[in-house]
Amino acid sequence: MARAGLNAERLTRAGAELADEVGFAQVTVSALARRFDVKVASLYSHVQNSHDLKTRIALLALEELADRAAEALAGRAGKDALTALANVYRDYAREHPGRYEAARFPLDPQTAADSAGGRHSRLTRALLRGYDLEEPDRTHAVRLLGSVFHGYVSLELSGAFSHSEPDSDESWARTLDALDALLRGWPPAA
Amino acid sequence: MARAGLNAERLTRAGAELADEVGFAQVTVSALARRFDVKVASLYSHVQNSHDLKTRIALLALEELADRAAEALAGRAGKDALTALANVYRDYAREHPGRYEAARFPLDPQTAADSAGGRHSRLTRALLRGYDLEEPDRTHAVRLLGSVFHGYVSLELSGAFSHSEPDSDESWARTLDALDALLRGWPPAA
DNA sequence: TGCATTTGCCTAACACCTTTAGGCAAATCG
DNA sequence: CGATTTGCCTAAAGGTGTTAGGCAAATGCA
Repeated sequence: MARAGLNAERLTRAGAELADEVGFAQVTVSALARRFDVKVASLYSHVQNSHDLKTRIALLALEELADRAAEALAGRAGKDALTALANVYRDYAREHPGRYEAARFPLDPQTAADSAGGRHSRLTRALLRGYDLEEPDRTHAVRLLGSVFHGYVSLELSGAFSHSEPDSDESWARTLDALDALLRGWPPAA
Repeated sequence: MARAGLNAERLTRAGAELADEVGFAQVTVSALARRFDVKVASLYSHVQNSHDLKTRIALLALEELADRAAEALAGRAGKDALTALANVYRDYAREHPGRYEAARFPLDPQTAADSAGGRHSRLTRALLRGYDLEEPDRTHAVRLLGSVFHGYVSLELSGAFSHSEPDSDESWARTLDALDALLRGWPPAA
């Protein structure tokens, strides 16, 4: 019987594609086995279990996102950098909705520490070099930016902005204007 | 054989409690049947299927949230109102993490239209009465506020802010300061 | 090249979840 | 108080997750 040539990486990539097609929650060991025309049990030589598979997809998504973010920030500063980074998240979520969901998969502390998650916060922190913020305001701003990026993208993806005027693109542009203004004139504690 | 007195509402409430205990994704018809000490098939007289059950829990969460939001905004304006509304979402998510997840369950368009979702945007819009914004900026601001509230709360809930200084409470306070400042001096389009 | 070992996928089996069909007894109504 | 409705049950089928053990293809070594 010919071998299918499975391995953890191919399974992870196929799982990511499957996630983009049918949603991360619908990524299942069975569905993946069907995709490779292989029996379900065969996958268990390559991934420990369903949770392990999902973790691998999550890690893949986090790395792809961090790679894009790093590339987007290279050579940019100020609002230019802010826009570029923000669009990395938004575009990735629209191109790869399943992977974007996967990036939100809860990781156990050790796995999270070894993931590309740290790169994300370092990159956001780097973006703030273009603005005049000292600690701890810099950290507050990192958290605020992360919240807006994630919040906007995830609400938009769920369709929250798609059935009313004005167009979501416009709100996104004005949101970035607003964040830029906010970072340039970061208010003191009330 | 004594009857258990099941009905859709009791199942929905129990499902919401179960969600808070074990996570919305783990809410299952079987688990709910165990909780009522009843056979699984019995639940199918009261809810159509698993998806229907989850939808009902989602609608319950959306209503509870809207009720709290309405109460929080009554008699408040400006930053006072902003803080009150923001804390409604944050506190609800921390008290009822499973219900908060449920509120993000994707609803079909008709169900969404009939849900308390509309109240949420109307309430946020009402909050903006305390600031000087004309359309379409008011809508952009509604979307931005929704993004920050949801984004912050969901990142915090997933533990993103819990393993670093400063304390998340402090970032939350400064985030609200920042939003208030932003709304008071909303920048023109770049 | 030929044999031993490793590796990869398979069958079998069990557990749990979802859903439908049909039955009996409790509750309700005339 | 009998007829009807209602509520929970048993039974059964199909899907997913996971483990154990087997056979054959690939690989490594003499």
